[in-house]
Amino acid sequence: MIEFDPDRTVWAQVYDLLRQRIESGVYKERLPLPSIVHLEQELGIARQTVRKVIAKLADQGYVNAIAGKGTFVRPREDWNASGE
Amino acid sequence: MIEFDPDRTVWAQVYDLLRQRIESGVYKERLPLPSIVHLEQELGIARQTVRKVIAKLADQGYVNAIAGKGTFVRPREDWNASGE
DNA sequence: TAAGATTTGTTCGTATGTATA
DNA sequence: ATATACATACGAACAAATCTT
Repeated sequence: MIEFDPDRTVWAQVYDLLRQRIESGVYKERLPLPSIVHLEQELGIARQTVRKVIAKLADQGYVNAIAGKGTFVRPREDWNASGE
Repeated sequence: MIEFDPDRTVWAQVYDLLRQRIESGVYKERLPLPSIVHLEQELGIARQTVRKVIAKLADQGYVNAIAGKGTFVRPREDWNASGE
């Protein structure tokens, strides 16, 4: 389980965590992230909060969610690291 | 169709219903339950809710789900009726 | 061998209600 | 009132195992 900073929102902290895992290669390009259910349990947070994070990661070009299949890490050139 | 008590969760009520059917012999030992799709339609509830109930029944030793075959009622001595 | 149907298993998507700050 | 967060529940698509034709 993870300890969250009570002074920041959970979703912002999870966003940073998952972005780091992508950028550092823990989650590899073109492969799926752990499922939403898995992340819920690993992080001890609600489904909607996980989805909020994934929506933002998708918006930033990090991942691509496909219904019924999974959420895949997009190739590095699609990432939009800075606020660009 | 079944009328659910709005003050209890659907899955808890369906769990009680199916457990009763098993314990009373409506669903017989070593034989398969109606399929998930059948239960969805009979009870008018979502697939995931049925699956949540079956997962709990399996956890309590009442049934054994086998992919591609069905969900079978386990012999009585395997049941874990009380909180034991 | 191949194709199709049935069944359980897994996944993302959406909506509602509740509680809290 | 708004944003955050959790729990429940429904919807839809995809996949794999099993069985039959």
